[in-house]
Amino acid sequence: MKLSTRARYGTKALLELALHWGEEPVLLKDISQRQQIPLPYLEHLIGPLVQAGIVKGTRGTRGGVSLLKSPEKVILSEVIQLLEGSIAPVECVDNPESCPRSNLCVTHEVWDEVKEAISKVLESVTLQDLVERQRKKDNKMC
Amino acid sequence: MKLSTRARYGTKALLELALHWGEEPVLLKDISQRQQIPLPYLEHLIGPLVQAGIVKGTRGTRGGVSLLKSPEKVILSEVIQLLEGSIAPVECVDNPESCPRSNLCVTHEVWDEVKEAISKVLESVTLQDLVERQRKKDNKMC
DNA sequence: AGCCTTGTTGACTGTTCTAGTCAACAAGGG
DNA sequence: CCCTTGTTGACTAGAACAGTCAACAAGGCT
Repeated sequence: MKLSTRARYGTKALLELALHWGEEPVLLKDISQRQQIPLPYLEHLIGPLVQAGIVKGTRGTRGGVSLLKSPEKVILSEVIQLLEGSIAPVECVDNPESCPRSNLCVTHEVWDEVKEAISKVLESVTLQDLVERQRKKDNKMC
Repeated sequence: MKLSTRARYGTKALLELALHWGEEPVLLKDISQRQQIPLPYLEHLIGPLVQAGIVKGTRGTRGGVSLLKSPEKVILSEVIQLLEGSIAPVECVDNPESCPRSNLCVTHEVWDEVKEAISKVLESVTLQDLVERQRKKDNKMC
């Protein structure tokens, strides 16, 4: 039941971008350093995010990566699903056909409830929420 | 975020035992067949359950495996944790020390909420609940 | 034009984890 | 004494994942 580092790194990277929303593009190198993500690994996480229209990359000098959608429009569940695949704890929650006994199987119901619980949390959090929490935390430390 | 087959097989096996609570021990072979679990694999799942005092094995002719605790006393979260390890979606939710930035890290909070949500579901379900759901389902089909 | 910077993409590798198997052993019944 | 059944440990095959390397594309600067 562990989240992959793809998902963790990905959210951290997006948070970093959200903190600079509206400003100049952020260098991958900087994200990599600030969030402790291996640069070549980070590069591969950006790809899917660009294709999903969440992020935009600009090349060349003064280039970098910036958020395309506004932070409050980026839901965490979307990000996770994008980087990690389905959120369902077992295969047959998504495709009941994959398990011929799924209609007889009671455990199935529980796994489905688990999925719903996870979804509910992740769907309630946007990048904007993370930014606000971050700012609040930073203030406390002053 | 997938549940391991250990956890899935384990719950199915325990459900099978709960259905025969108070009766003769159930053969591993039978569980294996009814729940589609490879016998030699199932054997390894029983070990931890015995040690945790949830299940008792009796050898020899007319032997088998039976539930030691009554079904309503066996909480699903306990089983999962036993077979799969911690339920936390990321390491640092359990040991914040493992991540030196955990006090700065906002994503941490979200993963913690996810964990809580999962726990809440799994802690609310006992083997007895599964048995009842199963019986209800079986009746509908008559 | 030519060079430098930065993102993009694909191929590749090492490691870890998981599912699953094989085989030896322990204990109880007939 | 043999047969049944659970118990345990060593082992293997395969997949998934994290991470690296290297070639390429595109835009800015002089």
